[in-house]
Amino acid sequence: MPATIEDVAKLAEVSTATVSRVLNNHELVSDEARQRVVDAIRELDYKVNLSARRLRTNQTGTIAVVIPTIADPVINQMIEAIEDAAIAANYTLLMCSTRGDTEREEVYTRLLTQQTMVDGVLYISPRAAPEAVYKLAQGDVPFVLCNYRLDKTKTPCILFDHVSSAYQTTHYLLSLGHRRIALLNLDAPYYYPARMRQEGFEKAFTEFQLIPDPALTREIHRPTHLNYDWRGAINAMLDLEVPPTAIVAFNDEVALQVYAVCRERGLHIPGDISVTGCDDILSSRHVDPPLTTVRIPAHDEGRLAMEFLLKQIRHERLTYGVTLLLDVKLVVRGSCTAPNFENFG
Amino acid sequence: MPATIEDVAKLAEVSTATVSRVLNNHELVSDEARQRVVDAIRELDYKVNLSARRLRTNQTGTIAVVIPTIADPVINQMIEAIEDAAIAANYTLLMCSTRGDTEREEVYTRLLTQQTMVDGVLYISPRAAPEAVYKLAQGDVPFVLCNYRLDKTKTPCILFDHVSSAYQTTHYLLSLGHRRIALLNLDAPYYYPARMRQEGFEKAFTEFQLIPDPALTREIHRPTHLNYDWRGAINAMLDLEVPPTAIVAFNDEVALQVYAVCRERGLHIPGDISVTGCDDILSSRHVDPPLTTVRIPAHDEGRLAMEFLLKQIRHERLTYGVTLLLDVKLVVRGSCTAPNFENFG
DNA sequence: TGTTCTAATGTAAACGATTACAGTATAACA
DNA sequence: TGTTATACTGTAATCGTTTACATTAGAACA
Repeated sequence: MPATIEDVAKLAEVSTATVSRVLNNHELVSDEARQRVVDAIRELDYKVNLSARRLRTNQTGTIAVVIPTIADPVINQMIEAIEDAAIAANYTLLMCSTRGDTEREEVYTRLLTQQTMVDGVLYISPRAAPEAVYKLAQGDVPFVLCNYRLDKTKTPCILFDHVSSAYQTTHYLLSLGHRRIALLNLDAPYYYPARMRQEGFEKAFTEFQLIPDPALTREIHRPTHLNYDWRGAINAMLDLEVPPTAIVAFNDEVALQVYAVCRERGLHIPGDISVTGCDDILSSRHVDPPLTTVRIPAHDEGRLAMEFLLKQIRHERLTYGVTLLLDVKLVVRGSCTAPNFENFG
Repeated sequence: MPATIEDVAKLAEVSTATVSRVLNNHELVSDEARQRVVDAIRELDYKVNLSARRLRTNQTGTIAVVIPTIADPVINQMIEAIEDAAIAANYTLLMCSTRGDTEREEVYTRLLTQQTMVDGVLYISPRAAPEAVYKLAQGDVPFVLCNYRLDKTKTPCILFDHVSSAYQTTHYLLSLGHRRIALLNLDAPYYYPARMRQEGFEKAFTEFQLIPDPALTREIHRPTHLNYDWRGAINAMLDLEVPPTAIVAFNDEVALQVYAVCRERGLHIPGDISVTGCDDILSSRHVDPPLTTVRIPAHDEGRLAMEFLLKQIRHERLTYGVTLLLDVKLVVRGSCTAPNFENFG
């Protein structure tokens, strides 16, 4: 049987109250008593029983992070920032990855709404908000939503400005002289950032007083857990009678798939076709040619999300009901150039 | 104030014991009473208070997963398997990523050894076992170690057989006729699987009654959190007076860096130089040429680690003190061919 | 009718901390 | 010397469950 606070109290010849005061760094303990307690703790190898403390204080020191998948560089970055912030604030992280599975979402929602499971929930969900999100947002556990917007509620939301990301890449390509620009997107109604990208894409065209060719916008529908058929979409695009001279890819990984398909078809980037990505993952710098992409502040998003959550937990309500849009920045590298009109119609 | 079991008991006109029995699916409750309790729970939106339950039962339903980093495909796969197993067994996951930071290791060790923080710890540590590992292994929290071996203790360990992985790739290259084969490895004394690879590499040479040229073995030393200078090592290798005709890369990501460097230098794979990887990550299939690599059962390792841990938690001591070596399998694709002696001396 | 058995339920004691409140000793001061 | 303030310490209630044990009611049986 491990030692309890009572054992420590006995050995140190003080009351449990004094031991507790030492444990929690309260002021009013004499140096002499404190020393005896510290010695007794070491002697008995006493460890506080967290369940008892939690029951008494009604706090868990734990925060849940709900993510769609762990195998994603942007989410990885966010989690790193979240963990840093958690450690700094003396919190611990409960990991819940749903992998787009409704059943798992339900399981986790049920768990997280139990009393004293966690002090707060950080939900990263670029997908259309599932039931689970609404349930949690309305529950009494502090809650912050990332990568999705929940209007008409007081739920704090943080998003990357993907209207801007698509706008910037598209605008850049239009400036280079491209007109037949393809957009490789995810299912917009289903996937929130995809909707934003669509909007940014169109906005850039509008600014040039142009209208994008609908045949050049391709959406991948309701994928199950990262198994998208991008290659099919890319090939279909290049098979068009008048193929695009540039492709705005959903993100860097998709852009790299464009690279692969182009290589197979003997197309040269950027000579034959220009490509842009999004996210600025590590390898986008090292591919040939280096990928022109958009840098998103994943680390900041994680940090800020945690900040929001902690404020809620501490009842500093200042930031409540906020939607925060994070700036993104075009990174020009070598995957785009002016269109070569000899190649294509 | 949220409802307690007592509120439910009152509303259902039964005792708290009966409510508890319903909550925990005990047999001896009449259908009639059960129904009243269920109704009362719904009526009051009652949620069990986990801290109280944990205090009483002395169980947390939580398992800690300690990892060096979250941004690694193999670890991602393992975690997915671990989470699946955890959900199936009604456990929840506490995430602790150390990122090779000793201070963080200490923080987490201190946290995890507190009473009723977690029911068990799953430690994934390919690095030389830090103090933290020993402390936890000897503590009284059930413990399983992955990717490292702890001899002379009863700690269950699970590892990929990287002696075999290096052996298989090297043997394959030797069979193709290569003799100047380079090994791009991590710091062996420091990084356990690197030691195993070294051994497998040499074993293959021995079998061919050959001795590897020490100039062709390159170790990257004590990296801080994934910031390895592989490109430097690769270039140094290719700058040798008599460069290698084949490279056994530490893993697929390193192999892909070899691809990049070779492309820059105008070297053709496999014509000018053969390359092998390890881990069989997703993109190794889609690069050009497809990478010859070794498939490791990351998913199985995660599942088994969890199995070991649960057995310990349930005091089924059968598997205690086991070291498990998981088989790996060479996957031949297009990145290797017989050496071209016209190119190199 | 009395006895025994069984199923269902209730009573109350834990589990191990925190903390409001009460108490005590000493110092300071008049 | 008595009063009061100060600094420390202790007592005991409390958090919300689970569960060993006691109790009750009814059925079965002699």
